[in-house]
Amino acid sequence: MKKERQAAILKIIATIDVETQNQLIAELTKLGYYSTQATISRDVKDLHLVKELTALGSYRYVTRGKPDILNHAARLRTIFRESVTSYAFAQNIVVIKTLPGLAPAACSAIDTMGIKSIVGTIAGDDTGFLAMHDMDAAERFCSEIEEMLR
Amino acid sequence: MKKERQAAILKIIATIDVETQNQLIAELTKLGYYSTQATISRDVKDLHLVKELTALGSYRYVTRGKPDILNHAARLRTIFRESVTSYAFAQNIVVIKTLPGLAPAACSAIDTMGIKSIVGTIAGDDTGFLAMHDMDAAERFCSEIEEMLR
DNA sequence: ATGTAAATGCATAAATCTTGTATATTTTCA
DNA sequence: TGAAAATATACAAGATTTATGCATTTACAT
Repeated sequence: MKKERQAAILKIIATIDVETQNQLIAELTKLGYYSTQATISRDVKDLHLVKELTALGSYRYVTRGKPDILNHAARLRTIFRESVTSYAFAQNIVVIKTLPGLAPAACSAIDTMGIKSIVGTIAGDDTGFLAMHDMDAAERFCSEIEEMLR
Repeated sequence: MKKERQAAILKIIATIDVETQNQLIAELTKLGYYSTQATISRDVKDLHLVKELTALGSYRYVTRGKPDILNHAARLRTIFRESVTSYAFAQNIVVIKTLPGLAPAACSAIDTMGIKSIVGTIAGDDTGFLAMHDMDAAERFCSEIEEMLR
C-alpha cells in the first residue's frame, strides 16, 4: 500500500502542481488511495519532497531539483549510503571505507554536495580521504555521515 | 533439500532485493523450491540474515557475518541504477552515460558483476565504454541494463 | 522394516511496520 | 505580530510480517 501510494504521489506531482498536502489527499482519492494528512506528511518526508515557491507566488511540491524521478542530490545520497561501509576521523582528516572500487563514487558524491568545510577529497579503491578545514569540521562531518547512513 | 534451498536463498538475496519472506518464497518457487514461511523463517535464522532498511526506504534481507561479498551484488545493482542516466550501443561497444563523476562507479559495479561477455570497461567522468565480445552481446547487455534500470 | 533425529507444515503468538486521531509546531500572510 | 492554515509528531490501534510450539513427515542408519 505504502509503496504504491508513494509512487502515485510522485506521478501526481510530476503531472500537476500540488500546493498542499490536503490537495494531494484529494488527488490520491481520485485514484482510489485513501489516506490522511499525517500519512501524507510522512510520505513527503520519505520521498524527500520539498515545497517550493513558484515564480507565480504559489507553492508546489517537487522532488528536489527535477520534476522527474529521484533527483540528482537524492541519488548521490543513495549512492553514498550504498557504497560507504565505515568512517572515522583523525585531526582534520575524515577517512571513509567503501565497497571495493567505490571510493571514487563516494568522494564524487561528496564533492557534488558542495560542503564548504571540505577542502578536498581523494579516493583510492576502497578508501577516501577528506581533508577538512579543521578537526571541528571533521567531527561535525562525521556526525553528518552518521545521519546520512542512518 | 535444506542445504540446496538455503544456497538458493543466498543466491537470490545476493541478486535482488528481497523485502519479505513471502517474496522469498515466491522467488524460490520460480526455482522449483516449495516451502512455507515457517521454513523460511528458520532458514533466515540459520543463515544469519538480517532485514535492513535500504537507502531508498524499502527493506531487504542481507547476509551479516557471512562473506559479505554475497550481498554486495544487490548494493552494486542499486548503485548502478542510481548512477546510470542513459545507455546505447554501436557495434560491440556499449556506452553508458552517468551522473557526473560516477562512471567509474558504474563500471566498477559492472566489473564486479562478472559478466562473461564483457571484455573490459573503461570509465571517464560521466561516460563508460564497455567492450563486449560482439554486437550480439552488446545488444543483449543493453537489454539487461534496461531490465536493471526498470 | 524400524527407530531416531532432523526437517517441515500448520496454527498461532510475538514482533514490527503502518496508519489514523488528536495535538503540537511551524509557516504563511494580512 | 497574531490568527489561520499547513505540516509534523506522539501515541494507540490495526495490519502485516516473522517466530515458534507442536504434530507429522522425511531421511537415514541399522
